[in-house]
Amino acid sequence: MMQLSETDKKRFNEQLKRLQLRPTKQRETVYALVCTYENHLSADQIFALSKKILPSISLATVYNCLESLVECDLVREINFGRRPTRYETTLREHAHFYCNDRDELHDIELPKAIREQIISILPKGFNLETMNVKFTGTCDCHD
Amino acid sequence: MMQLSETDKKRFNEQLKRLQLRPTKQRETVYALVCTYENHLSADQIFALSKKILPSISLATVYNCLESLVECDLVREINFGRRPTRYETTLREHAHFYCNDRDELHDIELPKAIREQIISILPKGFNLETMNVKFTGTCDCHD
DNA sequence: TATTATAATTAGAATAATTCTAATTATTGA
DNA sequence: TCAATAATTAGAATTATTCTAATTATAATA
Repeated sequence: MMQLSETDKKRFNEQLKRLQLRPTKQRETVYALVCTYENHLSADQIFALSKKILPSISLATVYNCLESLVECDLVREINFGRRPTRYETTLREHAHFYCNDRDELHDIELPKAIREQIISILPKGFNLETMNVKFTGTCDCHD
Repeated sequence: MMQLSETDKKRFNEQLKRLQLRPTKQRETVYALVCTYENHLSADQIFALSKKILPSISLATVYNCLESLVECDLVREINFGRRPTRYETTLREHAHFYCNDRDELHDIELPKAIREQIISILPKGFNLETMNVKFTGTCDCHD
């Protein structure tokens, strides 16, 4: 069984309860995988990993779990072009760099001041829900 | 027949020639539609509109044309989540706001200074190709 | 201008990620 | 413990896009 840290587990229970969603073992496992693998897993990858822990889990359930985790703000979706959606915890705010060569996502720190500057360009009448900064290119990382 | 302005037509011919792509009437029509309709058309919408001009055009051709127009840097793809890809000319640089309520894209002016600040957050080893600022939310526009 | 080589278009089939459906199982509150 | 409700499951369906193979158009050359 995947292990959530104490604080993550607390967050998990609280956020689900807030929307009256049930803390099932499937949701907990999916959330634990998203927290554990920092490299932005796709639904497919989460499905493969979760089957090792809950052999009877289905892909639809993985999608359902991710949907409810997104709904209660534990998890965030990241899309680049039409590549499969990737998932990450909502704990840290940052920009993303997508490496075309290696089909990999990298977190890029986004200073709060710059973030606020960006948001300030929105004219009146636009009610912000999310803001994203995305880069694409190639990178020299070989981790 | 859709009409491209003199300058757009020039750009069209030059950019295609640069990559040794042929200036077919399908490509010209698709490009003219992307230039004319400033509201970020999808491939489907472009297909519907182009059929009025070239009744025998196929959806595959629209996709092919868009692909070559993107390749030669006349057209840019815009994706929000997993909604169908939208297309715009590469003439103007700006951020995008996606209105959840109305499934519509709005251009948001992005001052050059802020753009440069954003790009400056990229650490060494990341070779930039594209940078995008995307907002989602709702808006009061009723145009 | 006629010919040839190459590139583009076309219709329809295929693909891939995701969502839907309906039946079964688990969870919660009384 | 029981009933009500929510979540899970397998598999079918959907949707945007890409692929395939045949046909047609374009451009370079004789």
